[in-house]
Amino acid sequence: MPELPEVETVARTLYPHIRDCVISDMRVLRPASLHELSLKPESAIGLRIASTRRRGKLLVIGLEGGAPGAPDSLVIHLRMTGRLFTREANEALGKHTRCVFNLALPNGSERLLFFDDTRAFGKILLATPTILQRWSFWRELGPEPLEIGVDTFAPRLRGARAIKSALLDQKVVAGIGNIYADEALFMAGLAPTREAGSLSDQEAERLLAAIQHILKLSISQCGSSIRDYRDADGNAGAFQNTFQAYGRGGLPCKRCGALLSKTRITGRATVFCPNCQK
DNA sequence: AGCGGGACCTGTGGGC
DNA sequence: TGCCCACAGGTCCCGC
Repeated sequence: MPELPEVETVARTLYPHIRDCVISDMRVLRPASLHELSLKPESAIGLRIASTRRRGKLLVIGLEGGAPGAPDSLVIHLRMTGRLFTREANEALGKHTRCVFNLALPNGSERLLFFDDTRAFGKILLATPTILQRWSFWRELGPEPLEIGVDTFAPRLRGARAIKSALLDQKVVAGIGNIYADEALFMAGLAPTREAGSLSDQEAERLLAAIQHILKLSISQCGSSIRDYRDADGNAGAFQNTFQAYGRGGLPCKRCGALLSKTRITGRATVFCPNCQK
């Protein structure tokens, strides 16, 4: 489900609901949803939620007020179907609720923060900086695509693998998934099968510009909702209405009218225009 | 090195 | 209506 724009939207919409709340309880209903490197749920009790941010596809909730050794972040990977939202204190747990936090608001009232995840691929991690450094996925995460220039981007595109595979590799750049890889390659006019290392400087520049344009545009529309994704207020995104390539295999290209091709690259459904993308 | 395939899970939609 | 199959926004692991 959520790629960079969706996680960014969750971070933004969740913050007003949980800011300055103190965690009074944390229940993990599905043990496998807790990351293997995570500190125990009890270690979160008494900590205050100070911030929400995004790193790649990870949501990072900043925690303050702990003793030395206590977690200072709650890192959540929503994977395909994870959702975060708050509810009244008496709300019943859902069929797919994997973790729930009791939050004490600054005004003394109580609220629940739910982590629901139908497919249960998502993970939650109570971490210290030391723990994060031990997590290879975090340690090796590539740069933020909205914060780099072509001088950083171009050298990271190496080798004979398909450019689409490179974009999906979170070590190359963090936050791009199947939707935005297809959309950016379409906008840049580059075939997804092109060897990553074969792009000219000009093509790499075009691709980065397309990535940044598409990601910003999607963020401005609160992300894409195919099926499951909702922001913290329960709202769907709107960017799916703007798709040029993703999910449009066999339909006419919006630029040239040729029928879009559908194939698989690295196991992922891939749609592109054989006429516009070279 | 990188690819294909399978695993991890549950649900949905299409075809018959 | 019901069954079976394919497929889904992500990552990881294995064998080649």
